[in-house]
Amino acid sequence: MEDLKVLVVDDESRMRKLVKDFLTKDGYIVIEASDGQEALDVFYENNDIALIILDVMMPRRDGWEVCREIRSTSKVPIIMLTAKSEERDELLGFELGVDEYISKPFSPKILVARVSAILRRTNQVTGGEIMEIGGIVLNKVAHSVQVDGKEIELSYKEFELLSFFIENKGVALSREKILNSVWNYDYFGDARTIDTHVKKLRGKLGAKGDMIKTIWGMGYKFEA
Amino acid sequence: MEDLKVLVVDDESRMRKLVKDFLTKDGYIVIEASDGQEALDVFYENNDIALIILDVMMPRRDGWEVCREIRSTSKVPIIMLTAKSEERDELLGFELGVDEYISKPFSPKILVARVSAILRRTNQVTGGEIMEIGGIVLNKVAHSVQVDGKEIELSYKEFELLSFFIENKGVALSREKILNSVWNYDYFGDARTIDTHVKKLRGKLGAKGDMIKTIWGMGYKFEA
DNA sequence: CATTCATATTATAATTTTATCATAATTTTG
DNA sequence: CAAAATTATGATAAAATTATAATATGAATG
Repeated sequence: MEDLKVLVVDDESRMRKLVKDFLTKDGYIVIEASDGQEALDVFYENNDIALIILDVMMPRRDGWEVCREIRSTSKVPIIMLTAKSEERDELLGFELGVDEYISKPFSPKILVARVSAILRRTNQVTGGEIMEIGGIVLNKVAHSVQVDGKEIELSYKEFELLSFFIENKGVALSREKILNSVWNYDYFGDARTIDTHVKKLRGKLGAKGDMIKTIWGMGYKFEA
Repeated sequence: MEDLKVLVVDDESRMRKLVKDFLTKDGYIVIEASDGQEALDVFYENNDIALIILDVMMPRRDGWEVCREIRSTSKVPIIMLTAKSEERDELLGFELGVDEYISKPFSPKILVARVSAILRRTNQVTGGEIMEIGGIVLNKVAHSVQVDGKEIELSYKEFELLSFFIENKGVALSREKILNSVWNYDYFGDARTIDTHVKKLRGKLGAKGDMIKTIWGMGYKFEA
């Protein structure tokens, strides 16, 4: 779970070494690439890169190109390094799905802090899986649920169901969809069983029970 | 579902207004607070703040304090605004769980871009199939409809009918066509039933109800 | 092996939606 | 303008769907 891999892409070996040293000290595993093409190759070879630090100016394929390419298949966090902080570039970056934007010269400490912050945020680090919405705190690892700070007891299925609802908050879910996700896809029982579970869940959630809305003729929806 | 609330906290009203204007233009709902204490109050009153923009220097309680306090109960994204980019501050910020760190003076465009980026990242945005026309926002994924920002309740058929109308805006639709699309093709009931649904739909749409025009001797047409 | 608990099933009650119909209002046409 | 055709409206009946409660099943536990 720890020992996350960070891919550092820069054509200057001095810069790669600098970043690598700091990240390694912080417990990350650093993989290097010296240009855009190599970056893509390395990224697709390893399927467990947790984050990419990408220099904009590079031979062969520049940072934007690499970013666009990767974004077409992956949501891996990307930090862009740029020489001068040009607003135009930065805006372009956000459109491309860059997560962070750091201009040179930067403090290595800041860089490491941002890397940690992003990984924490994207729940790649341990302990992560905690979801909160409207006073309901759901901890997937601990398999526990709190409502307004008070722990409530849910059965396995109830927990799964609530997780699914919260993960898909705001989305109208048909019974079929719910069955296929919360139950096994090969479950051929009665979809009415969902109703029963929803009822129990609503009951246990108390006043917050009506965050689970009924969508008539369609299914259910969880909403804050 | 859309219309995310952003809480802007700054003691300078000029700054709040600046940020508010830009965010509002981008479709966000902005709530203001002029100091740390007020920020906490507002945050706990509303349970659906999607993101907080926090100035560091403030009377009563400063940004760090507010951040720490909120982080003890919530994972809501926080963007910190600071006068000068001091590395020490920034590091402290990341430890406290700040998501983003922007130093003044900043470009409002960048600010908005970062807000969008964070919300996209934290999956607060729907992204899905949203249609908008003349103040009516129809979200197929959420199965919800808003009229001038206010949610209205539609039954299943009403929703289907409105979707069909909007998808075919500007097109004159015969009852037969409507029946075949919104109802099952094998429905052999009375076409007059459409009239009833149109009537109800118009009622629920309020003043915007007359976007559904009657085409005499032919059917209906939806028009902005 | 009995007990307990979670889950599934079933039946019934309650609710909501949808369709139908009669009548009123409106528009078109001659 | 009057008659005919069409649509709007409102009330009611029918149908569909969901909520609820009670019961059955089955797996886990001691």
